[in-house]
Amino acid sequence: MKADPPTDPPAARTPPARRPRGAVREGLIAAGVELARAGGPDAVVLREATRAVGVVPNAAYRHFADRDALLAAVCAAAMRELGDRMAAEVARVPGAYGDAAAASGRLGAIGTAYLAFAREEPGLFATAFAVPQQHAYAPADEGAEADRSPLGQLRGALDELADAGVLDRGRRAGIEYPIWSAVHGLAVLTGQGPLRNAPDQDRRRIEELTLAFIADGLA
Amino acid sequence: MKADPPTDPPAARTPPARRPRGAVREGLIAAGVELARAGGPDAVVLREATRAVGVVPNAAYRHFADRDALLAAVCAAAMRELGDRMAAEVARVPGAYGDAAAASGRLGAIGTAYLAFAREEPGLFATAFAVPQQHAYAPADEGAEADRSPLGQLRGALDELADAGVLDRGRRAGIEYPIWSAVHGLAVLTGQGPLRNAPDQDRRRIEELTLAFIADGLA
DNA sequence: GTCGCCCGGTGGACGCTGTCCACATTGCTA
DNA sequence: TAGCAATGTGGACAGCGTCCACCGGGCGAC
Repeated sequence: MKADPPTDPPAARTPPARRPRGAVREGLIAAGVELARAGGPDAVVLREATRAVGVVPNAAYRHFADRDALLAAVCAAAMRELGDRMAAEVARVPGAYGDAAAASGRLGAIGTAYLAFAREEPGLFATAFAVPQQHAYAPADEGAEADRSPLGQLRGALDELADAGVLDRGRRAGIEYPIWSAVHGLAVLTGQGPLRNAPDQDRRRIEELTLAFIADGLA
Repeated sequence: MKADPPTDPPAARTPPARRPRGAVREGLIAAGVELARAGGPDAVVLREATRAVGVVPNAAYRHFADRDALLAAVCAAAMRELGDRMAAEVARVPGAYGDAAAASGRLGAIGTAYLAFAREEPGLFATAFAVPQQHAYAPADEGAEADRSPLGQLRGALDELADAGVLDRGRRAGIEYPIWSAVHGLAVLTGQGPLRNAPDQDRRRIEELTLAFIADGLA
């Protein structure tokens, strides 16, 4: 039907600029992370990410099943960044493993880093916990030795606290969940929730109250 | 230019079916609530709400500045529903004001109702706390006598607990925030967060641990 | 009682999004 | 070296939020 004009060379299409293997995938995730940083999970727009990478929208579908799959990867990256921040803060606390003061300091560092991340990177924080219902990344390596996940690090700090004798062994079991809940709830309520517009002074006081409440629960 | 065919009566447009005053606005909010119930804040789609009301999409702009304004109204309604559920559950606890056991029971009812709402209405729960950055509804009537907001009710229960002598007066100030944080964090983590896929048994145990942790902090 | 305004509806359009299909080209592999 | 999978392109579609122009009817001012 459609007679190709012979004057049109078949290679008229733009030559696809070949990139090193996996570069587009990594680039899409990186671009998505920046979008999430600026505007939370809803700002992770597939077409915008492909634009940042310099590729046509459909190219994304060679690397992700759909937008939610990309978002899941971005969420995982955000969660990793949170874990890294916490690990870095914990590493700054001096003192040998098992020293009571150091152990307490490390637990505090974990909570502080968590809250600082939520405050300084609200978009990434929200994204880290906004994993789409499908595509949930596997928490398979939970038993891994060096667990850099927030929960893993919290568990490590509590184990040390128990080893140091600060935390009663009988109270250790499962206590990471109330603590995590309290810190996470605090971060959410003051970050994106109803308390988000509270003046800084009030927010700080609420933070102190909550951390003191947790410390009380460990004594 | 365009010669109007004289056979076309000028009243060819469909006669706008007039509705009672404010009906469309209320209908849009109600439709939005149902959408939110089924799919969370992202599911509150303006066009879909107008469809449910039986009106053209643009009609929504006579009642709301934009989609976010509609969403804000839906969020407020969701928050009200949460408050109503809590109040209903609290009202079921027998015992006069100031009775120690009754006061403890009422605080427990508040927490339980909060968690039950998050579990049974995940969409509405998420929506209640997803108020868009602009259009934040005014928390102006905070000092109102009958404060049915979740925080207001929590404060009431804690005041009663203090009046009943169960809670040290010295520890009363600001303790609503750690408690709210813990319960809210628990609801979020087990509802939409990383703990959402935990088996029911584990979830229940985590819930018990957290509530016990809070109870400990009051003793 | 009539006029005029504005409230609240309609129709149509635009740009943006996610997603699907068909096709082209490259580079590894058999 | 032939072929095939991987990975890019172009074009299209429906649905979304939003803007503009129009318009009819109810209500208050005169």
